[in-house]
Amino acid sequence: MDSSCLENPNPNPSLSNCAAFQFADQNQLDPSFMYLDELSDYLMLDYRVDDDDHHHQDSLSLTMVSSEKPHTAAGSGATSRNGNNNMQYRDSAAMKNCKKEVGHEHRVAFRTKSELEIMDDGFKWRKYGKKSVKNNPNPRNYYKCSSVGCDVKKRVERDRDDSSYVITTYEGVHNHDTPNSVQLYFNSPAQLVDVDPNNNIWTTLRTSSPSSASS
DNA sequence: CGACTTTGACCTGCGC
DNA sequence: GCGCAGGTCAAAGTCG
Repeated sequence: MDSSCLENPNPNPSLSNCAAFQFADQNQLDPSFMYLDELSDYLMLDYRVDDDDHHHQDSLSLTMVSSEKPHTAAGSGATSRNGNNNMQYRDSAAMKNCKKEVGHEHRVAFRTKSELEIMDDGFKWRKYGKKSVKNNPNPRNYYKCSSVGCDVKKRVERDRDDSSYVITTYEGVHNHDTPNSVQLYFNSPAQLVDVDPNNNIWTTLRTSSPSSASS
């Protein structure tokens, strides 16, 4: 990812201490991010913010999940972190839905630590459903892009085991302009990590600091 | 009054 | 075939 991504133009104060995720059409994707997107049927992005006496120690991890082995791959990335298999369950459901609908649609999931469930990603969303899911006391919310003719959907739910984390799943690609380009913006040091789909090995793709964030 | 949220009902797929 | 779980619909309610 280009270091120019590492500043946060998103004015949403709710994201001032973490990250702003902004999507637009694929043509505006940062090359490295496009690479990851092309590789994956299902992406799990884990962004953490540890604010300790104003010393931000942020990290971002991105795991790729192959649709061929959704349970194995999906379970390993999150399981190692939480010590359980809740991700396995979630990805299983996601893959089921993916196969049902179009078979190979863009799907990206973010796991963010935030008190707010709704993040300003540059698009306007309309809530169309809320559902309690099995093994999760927290309900799952369903959103559609409010733009006419755009069929992008978004699911938002809190992590079953750690409600301080919010899992946001985007489904589809916006077919309209957005105020901001498709990039991940950070206002603090971030780390993008990729996962080997075969070996489930997390490898660092880039580590950047705000001082290097210039266009 | 229009846009948005809420929420119960309904539909569909999957496992047994 | 049946039951369960997830996803969506749509009417009613809420808010600016």
